[in-house]
This record gives sequence, structure tokens and C-alpha cells, in this order.
Amino acid sequence: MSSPTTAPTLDEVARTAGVSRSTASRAINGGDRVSPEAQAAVDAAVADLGYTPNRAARSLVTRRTDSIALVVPEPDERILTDPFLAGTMRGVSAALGGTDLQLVLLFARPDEQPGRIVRYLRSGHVDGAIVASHHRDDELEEALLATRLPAVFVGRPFHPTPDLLYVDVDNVEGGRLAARRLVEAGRRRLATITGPQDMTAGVDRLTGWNEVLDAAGIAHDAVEAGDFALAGGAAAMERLLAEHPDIDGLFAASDLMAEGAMRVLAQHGRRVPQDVSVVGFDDLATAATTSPPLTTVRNPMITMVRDATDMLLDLVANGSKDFTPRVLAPELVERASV
Amino acid sequence: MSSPTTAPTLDEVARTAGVSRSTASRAINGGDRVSPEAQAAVDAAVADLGYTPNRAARSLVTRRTDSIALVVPEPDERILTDPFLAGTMRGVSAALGGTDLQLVLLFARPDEQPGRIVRYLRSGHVDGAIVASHHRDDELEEALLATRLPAVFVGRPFHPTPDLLYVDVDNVEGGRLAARRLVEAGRRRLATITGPQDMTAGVDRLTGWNEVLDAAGIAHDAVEAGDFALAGGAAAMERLLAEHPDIDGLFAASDLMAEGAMRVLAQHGRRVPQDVSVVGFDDLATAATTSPPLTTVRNPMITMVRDATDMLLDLVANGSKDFTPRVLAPELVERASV
DNA sequence: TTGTAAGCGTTATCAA
DNA sequence: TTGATAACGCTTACAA
Repeated sequence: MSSPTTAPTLDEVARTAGVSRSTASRAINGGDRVSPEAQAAVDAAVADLGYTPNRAARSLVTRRTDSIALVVPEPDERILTDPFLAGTMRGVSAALGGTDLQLVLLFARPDEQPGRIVRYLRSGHVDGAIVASHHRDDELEEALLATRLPAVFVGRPFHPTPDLLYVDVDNVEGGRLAARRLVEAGRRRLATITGPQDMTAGVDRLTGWNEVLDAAGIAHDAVEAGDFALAGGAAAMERLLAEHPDIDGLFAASDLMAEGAMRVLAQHGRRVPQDVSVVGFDDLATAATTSPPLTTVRNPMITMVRDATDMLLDLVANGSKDFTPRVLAPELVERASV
Repeated sequence: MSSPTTAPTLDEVARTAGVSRSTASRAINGGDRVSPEAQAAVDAAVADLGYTPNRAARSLVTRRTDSIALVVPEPDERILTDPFLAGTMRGVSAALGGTDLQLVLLFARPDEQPGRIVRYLRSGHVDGAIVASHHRDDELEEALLATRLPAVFVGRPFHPTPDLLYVDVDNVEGGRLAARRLVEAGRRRLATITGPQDMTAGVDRLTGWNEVLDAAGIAHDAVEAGDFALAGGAAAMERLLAEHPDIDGLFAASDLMAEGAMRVLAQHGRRVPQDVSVVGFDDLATAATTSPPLTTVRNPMITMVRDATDMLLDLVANGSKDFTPRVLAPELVERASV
């Protein structure tokens, strides 16, 4: 093991192994059509020299970059505390285990000129992209459709086309589950704190909710907009209580908002679940630790992200576009808040 | 604007601009020694063709990759809910604004073969690295010292040497601040829930704590180990109450642990701050929303991360190693838990 | 100021 | 199974 001032190249490996550069290359890449002796010699040389292929050189000829992008077009500060996002990164990273693909992080920045991310994506620096936390107006759908870049959305895009792959939980059904549970519990003055209406998850959860309330003949006039975050949930709860003091059931479209809402309820002396039943959405770690523990709709985020990554890897490797979006079933997790 | 099946190359730009490839290259890279006419022609061609330089080709010759790594050697699931980590990513990403550097994410994976990250770092695929959430035994310090790869630790490494750059908050002083506040409040049966002792932040906070207690002649027998996470804090609190039921003051080395501890205190009928005063560490968003709002030691994480990134960029650009570690002052944020 | 030409470290083709 | 050899797209002496 020498201590080179400059990284060893394939040429050196070949030389010390006593073979040609081509043979060395083949031995390193899967070892097809290479004799056992040559293979062994190359392996030894690689180990001895501490050789790692130069990614740039390889990428230049293979036209693959061996890296994929995780795009998070979420400009605001919420990212700081969003466990969903941390989970997404973790999930992608985990799904990349085994491959030697790298994960490049592309955050939108609050002040940036629009199109930076799109430009980067178009310029062939990554083999594919996963888009999380997608908003209506971040122009990613059209842009990705225009490129041929393999991409998978986590969360249904606004204008699904056969070419736009995505993985999502059935948010409409999730909204229904929440509504049904509250109706079953005998609650009749129902309110909801919605997610952002420029995200399909926010829209869909509300759709399912409204559907069930309509069918049950229950008014759905008590609706306040939230942003999935805790403070937003608390603020929305204040407004709800001010306008609809007789509320006896609440669906918050995220656990974080549910937690914020429950704090406000407690401050106003409303007991959960005796006075008001609460259902959340996500089933993140915190849901089990709120007081009372939160009944919530489970969002199989880890599975979603893993599926999305697997789809993307397939897409990158095989180029086949004949996937269908994968929509996972949500599930009600009963705890103590209903 | 044509619609090429393959990305435009520098050659095409040069051709449509009517200049040589070298001139085009110079025009694109800063425009040194390029006539205004040539510059304009190239600019037009670039815009027209939608040209973006091929990063691999460029990297091959410049020997720079224009990307830096964020290393998170944290194998367990804590990442999922750790707001510190999310903040770190955000901060690095923000500090990269303006540059066209990309951020490559390197998570440790629970099951991976050891050394994967080190190997990647050594092989010249990134121009530098920021290391967050560093543990004693992840062998990153020696490895990075051995390479010539510019690197900055967020959080003091275990064996600082002049070549190991880092940015940190003064955790020892933070521990002191917490201890002093509790002593000032007249508390005498003091307990602490420590951070992981294989991280310098965990060790240092405890050091400062012990120091003040020693000086004040207060016993520091009530010590339980935590892991910075909420559940760990709750579990530690249970143990503390079992062994030291007379506790009247608590320092938890993270806000999350403080929150977990306060829940357990509440379950045991101990009021905060009447029966037990609590001081946390970090001052993350949640600290203001616990009940009661948490008095805590402010950890200037955003500043830390930005400083670290700036140092790294300097290091990468100028190669100068004559930096000194930057240690920021913590600050006590008074709320209602003392 | 411009252009020619020589690489950068790989992989891919093809003849041996 | 092997090894020359030709790309891949770019930057950078160096010469003009």
C-alpha cells in the first residue's frame, strides 16, 4: 500500500497486475470475459493500490452519473422541523443501500431565481430524480415531462399523465377513514383543519372527509386551512373554537396540526376525547406520545419512499416506462383521542 | 431553441457562435481574455442551445467535482425525527446558495460494511465534506486526517488537531449555564439526563454541569444517560424518579429529552416548575411550545452550520489550512420551566 | 485575443 | 480471453 500524492489510476492497476487496461477495466466491472488469473491479479492490485474508479471519467463515457437527486421544492422554514422530510431522506438513502448510487439533495431556496432546480435536472448531472413535497406551482411536472429524465413523485402530482410516475397513499380514503371514525363515535359537530390546498395531499384528505360528511348528512362548514405544521394547527384551532364553539369532533390533516390543536383545546378546557374527539394523519413517532395518544390515519411513508426509489432505480436501469402509479392503502390507528 | 435528443456540447456552442472551442470555454468560464463580441456570440449560442457544461468532462480535467458531502454517521432511526439534522441540511443547502456546488448526502446505513463512507470520501468524488453528528468510534477523524480532503466538523471531534477544523457551540459553558440557573433558583437536589457519551456534545455538557455543581458543593449523583431523543429522555426520567424521588431540578441535555422528561414528571404528579425546575438544551422550535414553555440553553445551530460551510468553501477554494476552530457562545433562554 | 492540440481516466469496439 | 485504439466533453498550455 503506497501513499500516493495522487489517486491511483486504472493504468497503474493494470500495470501492477500485469494486464492491459482493458482487462483491468473488465475485471473491475463485473469480471465478464476475464480469466480467473487475470481477475485475481487485478483484484490484488486494486486492493494493494487502494484504487477507486474515477467517477467523472467513467461517467463521461458511460453517460451515467450514478447519482440521483432528491428534490424538495419546499422553500419555507418548515423543513427545519418536518419529520416527514427527514424520513424521506432516510428512506431514499436506505433504498439506495447495496447500489453505489449517490444521493444529491436539491432544496429549493427561498430567494433563488426560479428554474434553478429544473435547469440542474435537465443538464444530465443525475440519472433520475425523486420529487417530494411537491406544490402546485413549482412547475416541476411540466419540466420533468419535457426532459426525458426518469423521475418519480412521492405524492400524486396535480396533473397525472401516464408518463408521470408517482407513489402515494390514498389520501381521499384517509380522509374518509377519519370522518367515518368520528361519525361512528357519535360525533355530529365535526370540524377539520386541512393541509395546504396547493398540495394534493391537502386537497385529497379534505375531499374524502367531505364525501363522508355529505353521505352522513352532516354539515361541513367548520373548515380551517393549516400548513401541516404544529403552530398552524394551533392557530386554526383557535379560529375554529371562536366560530364553532360547539365542535365535538376534529380531523387534523397531520399529526403535527392535531398536536397543536389539542394543546389549544386543553387551554380552552376542552377534554380530549370526552368533549372533543380528535383524529390526526400520518402516525409519526409523536402521535403515540401526545396526550392523550392520538388516533390517526397511518401514512406508510417509509414504504412509499422505498417504493418510489425502487421504481426510479428500475426506470433508470431498464428505461421501461410501463409502470403504474402505486397508491397505498391508509389505515386507521386507534389510540385514545376519539 | 432546438429540441435535441442529446445535450448540446461545447463544440456546438462554439460552432454556432462562430468561435473556437477554447474561446467558447473561456467565455463560459468567467470571460477572461475574450473580446466583447466573442463573449456576446457565445452567450447567445449558450442561451439558444440551452447549453449546460457536462460536469463529468469538466471535472475530469479540472479535478474538482463541484460538490461537497454532508456526512451523517448516525446509523439509527433517530434521524427520522431529529430536527437538528434537518436543520443541518437546510443550513448547508442555504450556505451553498450562490455557488453552484451540489450537496451529496452520505448517511450511514444500519447494515453497511464499515468504511463505505470513508472510502467514498477518499476517492475524490467530492471536493470537501461537512461531518455532522459525529460519534467517537466512526473512525472519521483519522480517515479524514489521512486524506487531504478538506473537511469541517459540526461539533468538536474527539481528538482535535490543528488540521481538524470544526465549528461548535461551547457545550461546557452550556452545561454551566444550565447548572447555574438551577442553583440560582434555589434548587439543591439536582439531576441531569445526559446526551450520548460517545459524542463530544454529550460529554461536554455534562462536564460543565459537574463543574458548577462541584463548585457549589452540590452532589451530582443523579445522572442518567439519554440519547438526545424524546423517548430516551422519558425513560431516563423514570429511572431518576425511581432512584432519586426528591429531585427538585433537572437539566436535560436536549430539548427533546426535556420534553420527554416533563411528560413523565406530569404523569407522576410533579409540577414544573413548582416541584421541579427543568432546563433543556438546543432551543429548537418545540422548546417554546412545551407546557410549560421550556427554559433552555440556546444552541446556535443555524449559525454553526453556516459557519462550517463557509469555512469549508474557503478551504476548498484557497486550500489555506490556517483556520482556527470556531466556538460559539451559548445563551440561556428563559421561559417558564424554572 | 484567438486557435491548435494535448490530455484528464474511463469504457467500448473490434480484431487478434 | 485479451489488448490496441478510439471516443466521451471539457480545460489549458502554448503558439500564433
